[in-house]
Amino acid sequence: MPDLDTIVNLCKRRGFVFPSSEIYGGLESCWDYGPLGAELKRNVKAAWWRSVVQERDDMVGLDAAILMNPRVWKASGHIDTFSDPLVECKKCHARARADHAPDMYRKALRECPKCRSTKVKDAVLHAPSADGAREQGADAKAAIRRLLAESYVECPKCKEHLPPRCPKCLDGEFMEPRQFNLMFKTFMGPVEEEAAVVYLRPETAQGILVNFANVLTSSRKKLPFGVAQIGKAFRNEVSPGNFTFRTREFEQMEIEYFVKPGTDEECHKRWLDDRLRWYTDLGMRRDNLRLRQQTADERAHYAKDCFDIEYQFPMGWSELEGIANRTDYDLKQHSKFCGKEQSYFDDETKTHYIPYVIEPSAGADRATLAFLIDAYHEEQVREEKRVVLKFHKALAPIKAAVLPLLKNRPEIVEVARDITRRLKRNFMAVYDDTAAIGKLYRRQDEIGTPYCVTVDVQSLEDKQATVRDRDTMEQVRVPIADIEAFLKEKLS
RNA sequence: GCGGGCGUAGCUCAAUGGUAGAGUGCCAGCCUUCCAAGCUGGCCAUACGGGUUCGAUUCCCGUCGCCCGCUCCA
Repeated sequence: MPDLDTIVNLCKRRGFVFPSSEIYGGLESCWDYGPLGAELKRNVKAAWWRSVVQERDDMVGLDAAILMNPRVWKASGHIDTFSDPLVECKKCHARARADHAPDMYRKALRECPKCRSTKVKDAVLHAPSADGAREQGADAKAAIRRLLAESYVECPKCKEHLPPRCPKCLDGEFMEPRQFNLMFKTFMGPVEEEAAVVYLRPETAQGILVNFANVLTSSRKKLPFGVAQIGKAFRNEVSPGNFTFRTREFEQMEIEYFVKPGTDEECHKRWLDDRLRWYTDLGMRRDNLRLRQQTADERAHYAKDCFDIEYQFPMGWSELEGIANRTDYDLKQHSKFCGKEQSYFDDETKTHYIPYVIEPSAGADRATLAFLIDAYHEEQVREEKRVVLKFHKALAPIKAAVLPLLKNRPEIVEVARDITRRLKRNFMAVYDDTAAIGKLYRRQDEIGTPYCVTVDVQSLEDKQATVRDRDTMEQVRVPIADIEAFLKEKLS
């Protein structure tokens, strides 16, 4: 596996990804897709759309606005709970989730600071209930403060009440907890009035959920059915990083799949299979993928069950896609907040009910990065290192390059340019004559072009050209008149 | 946001309180009959802003960005 720096260098050098606004020193966690990166990401998104919309009868697409009525985020819970209350140690400056800190302290404790008993692993944490903290908005902060003030670990031996301290140095007290709301705020209209505050959506999902009724009536779909959407989302992450893996502006590929309650668990399983297979069908190595069930405390409060599809990135196993069973939580919330029941009328049972929602939520940038890393290969060819991106044909930014073996022969150049023109009508193709043939091949290898077409002197006689395969480097002669059809066949 | 490290050409890396070098890449020309050939010429850099100094890429401060850790997620 290449290290991340190798990938970052290649991306910069060949025009896959550049640092955003680089001439001004860049902007933290923001990246621009260059000419090849734009093609690659487009292909990833197109493959996803094809798989989850075009080829299915039970799915339709949607493209909702990034800016939405702020009440959406009140209903979804994002305004109140999409935040991490953090505390920081006054001594060692370690930080921890405020609501996890007391228990982290209990687990980290080796001996009682009072009686020196080492049996503290049996210690019990006494804490006021924090259940209300997540749902009650403004009260959440007070609840956290109460949690930190009132909870204590009781030493099993001397019964001393130990107030929670820093789980890292086991000594420092905490600073005042701070709330980070992860939503980007902006202002609708030219005047920055509080009344005009709107948010950049932190997930595309709500755009689908609030359109449930619209899609239902206009598409005449029956349960079970789903809605797919690709779009930008924004989160003020505490710590972005690892190249395009965690950025504050990112693109999601999300599905909300509506099902009859009771059928949700089986449907959830089917989506796990379908989504995992999507990655492997596009050439991602199965060994670099795994499915991991989230533990109860990892899951969002509304989720009944959730799995992560993880990829083995250079920095470790990390999430590509989360597939959650969101139950009827969202549609119920919107029913409550908008005053209109977001329900479905079931013709068979003649009953109204609020559907359950299975949500496969993938990161377009993460998928693009994973496909790039997975495609990266270094090989030894004649004592030289060959760098080749073995992209699936559907993902390769450029499908074919046309190369004249000799550029000082106008007849050859003319034939090659003519082939290029014809290929461009069908897919991304390029012409290149700026180096010797060996270097031209290596260039195309490094950007993952599956086929090179080489025109030589003999081509003028026999009207054939050489088609060279990226992965095997094998060559076949193909009549020039057939090249368009030949490559279309190969690439389909 | 906190702690630590770092920032020299498109990329990889040298050097220096006093003219910033190499490899590679890229461009042009010559040459070249299939896997990073050769020759000639050319292009490109001390992240940004301020300070100290006769003089700063080097020393100091700030900003921005990157990397590692804490934390979090698509």
